[in-house]
Amino acid sequence: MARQREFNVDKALDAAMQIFWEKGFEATSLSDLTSRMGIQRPSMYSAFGDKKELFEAALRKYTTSHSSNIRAKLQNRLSVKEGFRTFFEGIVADGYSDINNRGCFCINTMVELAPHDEKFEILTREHQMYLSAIFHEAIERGLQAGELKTDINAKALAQTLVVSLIGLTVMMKSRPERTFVDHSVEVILSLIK
Amino acid sequence: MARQREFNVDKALDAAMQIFWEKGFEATSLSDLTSRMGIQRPSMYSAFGDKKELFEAALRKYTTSHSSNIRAKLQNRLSVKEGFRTFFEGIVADGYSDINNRGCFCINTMVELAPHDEKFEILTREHQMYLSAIFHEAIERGLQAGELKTDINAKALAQTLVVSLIGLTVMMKSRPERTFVDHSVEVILSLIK
DNA sequence: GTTATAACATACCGATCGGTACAGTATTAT
DNA sequence: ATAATACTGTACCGATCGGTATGTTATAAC
Repeated sequence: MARQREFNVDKALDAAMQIFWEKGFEATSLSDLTSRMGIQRPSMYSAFGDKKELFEAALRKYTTSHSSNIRAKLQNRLSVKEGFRTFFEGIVADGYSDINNRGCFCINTMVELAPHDEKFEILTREHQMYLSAIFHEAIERGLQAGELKTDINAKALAQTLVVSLIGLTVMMKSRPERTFVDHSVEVILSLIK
Repeated sequence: MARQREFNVDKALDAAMQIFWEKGFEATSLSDLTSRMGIQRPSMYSAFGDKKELFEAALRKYTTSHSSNIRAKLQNRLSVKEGFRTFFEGIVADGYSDINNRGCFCINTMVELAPHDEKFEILTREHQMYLSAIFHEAIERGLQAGELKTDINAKALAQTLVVSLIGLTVMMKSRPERTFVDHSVEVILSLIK
């Protein structure tokens, strides 16, 4: 009954996600957004609401995709241990290769917005809980297959791995020497036995 | 030969540190700063330079104080293990009690500025290296006193504890359930044996 | 007391911020 | 064809941004 949208909403949201991920909420301006999304302001406002709503939509898109990526990475391995090793070593490799050093969008948001906005406190917490559940699941799989025989409670181990993942991801932002993070990864992985 | 300063530079810097710590670099305005520092803009500019130089001075003040606090906390204990336990449990307790949830100023800066400003990449990295050295020192003390007999390389263990500390501090920003972090702390501390 | 100097307070700068009013245009139901 | 509707582009809004010019005031050297 009216004119149809000329841009692809999902592609525009993806572009917004990229720039918010790279620069954070405050440092990203509406001009940054509209130029990268390839649309005008009124289009952005009508499709997504204000800047914060757009940010939230971008973060939700990120966490959804991030979760399923991690689940896939841990499931595609025959060995659970090997899955975790490849995953953690990938975090380090990505940290050195990404010029923009974006890290994890959710972790960035946890630091920038969670303390000042309850919505993002909840959203980021729930994502970490979800990652913990994915890790827990992988560990249980290893236990039932007889690959793992840890004396540590599986759930506690999963939670510790989430904490370690956060620490490693944030540490990469300062581009530490390789040995530092390589050693850390080895010690963290040694928990999984 | 000229008029003397009416404000205390160190107190003003401390006030700047508090607000940068709480709100970050971008979200803190010059009006926020001058009102909290109790001085006018030209005084701020003449004493500290521009906003970023003030931020850097505030961060340096923080890291210096932070390092010596941590060293003191780890040294004031008879047992090295107990020192680490008290320290990590304190991080959790502080995370729940601090209404503003400021976390660690250096970690916040690592996330917000290190990827876009080499000066802060270096500054934050060096602080983490320094913390690692403090941890390493404590571990060596435990080893030489016969309290610790870890099979893990002492330096690697220290580095892992820094990564864990970062992860825990950031995790607290999302105010997770107590069991989550309590379990994590237990597993982390179990590395120190 | 005079003069040089630097900190003080006010008031302002251009630029940019997030957000929107409005006019023009394309699409669909009638 | 016409009317209703919703998207597009331009141009603008007041507010605030980081930063500074300027005139006044206090101090120290002489």
